[in-house]
Amino acid sequence: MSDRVETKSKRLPEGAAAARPTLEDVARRAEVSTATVSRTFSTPEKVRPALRLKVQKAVEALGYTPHGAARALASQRSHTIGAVIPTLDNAIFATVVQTLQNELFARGRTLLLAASDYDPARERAQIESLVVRGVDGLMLTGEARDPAVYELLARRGIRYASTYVHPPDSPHPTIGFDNRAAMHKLVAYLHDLGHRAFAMVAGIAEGNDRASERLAGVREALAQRGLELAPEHLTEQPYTLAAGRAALRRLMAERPRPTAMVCGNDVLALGALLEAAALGLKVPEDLSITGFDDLDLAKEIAPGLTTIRAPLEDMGRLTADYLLGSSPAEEKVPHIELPAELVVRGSTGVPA
Amino acid sequence: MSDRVETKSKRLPEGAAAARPTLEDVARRAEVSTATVSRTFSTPEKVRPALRLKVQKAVEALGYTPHGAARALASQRSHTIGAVIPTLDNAIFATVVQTLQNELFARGRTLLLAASDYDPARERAQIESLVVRGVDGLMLTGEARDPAVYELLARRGIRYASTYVHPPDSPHPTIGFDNRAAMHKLVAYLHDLGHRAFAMVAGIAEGNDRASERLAGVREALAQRGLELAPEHLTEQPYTLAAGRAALRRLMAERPRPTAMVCGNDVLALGALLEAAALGLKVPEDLSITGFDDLDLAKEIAPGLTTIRAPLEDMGRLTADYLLGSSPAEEKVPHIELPAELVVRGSTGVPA
DNA sequence: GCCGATCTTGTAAGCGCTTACATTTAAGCC
DNA sequence: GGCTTAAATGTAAGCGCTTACAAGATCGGC
Repeated sequence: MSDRVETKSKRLPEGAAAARPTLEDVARRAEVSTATVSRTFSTPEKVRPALRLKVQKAVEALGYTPHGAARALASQRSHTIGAVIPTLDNAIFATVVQTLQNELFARGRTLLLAASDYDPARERAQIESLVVRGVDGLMLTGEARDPAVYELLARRGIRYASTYVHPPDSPHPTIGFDNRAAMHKLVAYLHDLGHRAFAMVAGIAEGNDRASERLAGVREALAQRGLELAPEHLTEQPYTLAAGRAALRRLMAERPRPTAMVCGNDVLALGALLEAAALGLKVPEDLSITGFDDLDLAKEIAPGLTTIRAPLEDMGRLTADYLLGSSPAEEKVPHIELPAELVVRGSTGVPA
Repeated sequence: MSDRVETKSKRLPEGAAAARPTLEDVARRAEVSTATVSRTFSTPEKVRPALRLKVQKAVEALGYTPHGAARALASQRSHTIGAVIPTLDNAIFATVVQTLQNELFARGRTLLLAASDYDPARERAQIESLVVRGVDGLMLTGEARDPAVYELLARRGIRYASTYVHPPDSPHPTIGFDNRAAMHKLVAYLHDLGHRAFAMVAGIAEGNDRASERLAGVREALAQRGLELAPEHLTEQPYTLAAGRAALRRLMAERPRPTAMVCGNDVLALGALLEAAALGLKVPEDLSITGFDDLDLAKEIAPGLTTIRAPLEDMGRLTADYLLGSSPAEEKVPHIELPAELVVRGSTGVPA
């Protein structure tokens, strides 16, 4: 009683992966042309309600789902956006990517996500892979990368945005905040409190312009005040709790001790805070500690962590807007600066 | 001097998005057929070295990159694997996804990642979207979901695996650990220490079989020992620090007070630990607290958090292996159980 | 040096969809 | 009602690649 519904090259009565129905099957069943079925999906308002209904019925009866690759090939658009971030294991990327994804999803796009683990070579390979997959747009983290990558993107006409940064005069579209200025502000605040002996635990700068900008911000602010970072008071560390702990321990062995420890991000700062507690050091009396990112934990831990907060959701949203935007040809390259605000909590105070 | 290299429909001398080169352009330039070029990519050993070289030169000269959608359409394989996880904002998913991605990448596959934010409807929509995109395989989190989803997957012949769980006799392929048994073990350990008054802060169980299994494990272990969870000692909370804090505060207002607080995951437990410190409660003397997941912080915080650790990297690796595996037709549905071990630290002890 | 087996390469038919263009149908207007 | 004009469908040509299959080249073995 259902033997002649399908007209194509199938006979498998039931089981064994019955060939998936195609647009043509739907068209045949609904007694319309494939063009009409296609339009029912992409521009329903151009199809009379009566036909539209027939098509929808056929779609359901057959359990039809479109074939993304075929669609992408024919329309030359994949409805897919790529994003490459350094790591999944950090809430500040999670927040942005989650927002981005929600925005994309709401507009029928799919997110292809890759994590480079802070490795420039891997990042490049992943970008290339995403390009081959035909992403319509690409969210990048930071701006520092091989020019060849940007050439590829230009050649293929793929729209992209560098996020988490706001470099002064970049030729690339950027949506982010000024890491250097934020750190500058933080150091100014510490200086105002009376701190003169600074130490910094920076992130690994190679291929990470956020990390290097943050360090530059510290240096800049200190220089303006006639101070500088002693070599023994500067260290580059991966963003881990353990590195933060170790850095604090090492620093506390120095004489004279710094009174303020500026960390490249909250994870390092949290590690430092934990180690300080373990060592019986009083924060902020003995040492002020600062972070960057304002993770959830920053406000929950005792003492609360003084840090920098950027509007991550906005960044995700604006990136989605830009990447999906229609902007005719030669629109200006955007450089959207988002505010990064100083959040003062208990981990900083007047030096003893 | 470079005017007649291209033979197709292009003339734009330089700028303006010169149409990207196709396989055919490469073939023409290398003076071979498109088939040969295609083979040079997919089965180089079938092409004589001399030709292979010519092709490679042409590829470079033209800056050719393959067109993923066309390839997927012609070959009926997308070389793409999808993964749907509840949230990006949790290291336990980050670890698995990162491992999975590395494995896939090494084998030329791309990962499409979606986060459902613990919303079953959204999860379903995302799975469907990934299916439309033509993923060759799918990593799912947990097993609880609308049967229609599994039907779709079966109809389309897409291989999938439910991870983070190990249900007794599931019809689905699973790669994970036994949440219930792990919690059971934890409670047994607490009982052995002398605890009799238990409280639990579970995760939100709806659509989350990991959370409900963990709760079931607690109940099961208690029942075996003639105990049970008083209704006022059980609460379901989202996985946030704030919820953990609030739960502890509420619990400590109860009389009699529980002596052991079992949390659905480490985030809740960390929140509880923080609040205990804020309240001046001594852990573990006044209260033992346990988590689940063994986040980095669990061993760094003071006191260290007693928790459960699962081999996440293995899970990612095995999932990649399975999803990419060749398994001829009716191979047995795998049910891989990974060990989840109890990690005892300072947050648990003999009750006062 | 000839013949069949074995390798290489080329030819060309799709993969499932979108969309310009042609054609048909409905809608207005006097 | 007969005309023009606009709206709704259908026709069919690709999108860029893979891959049966056919054809040509190569190589031993005798």
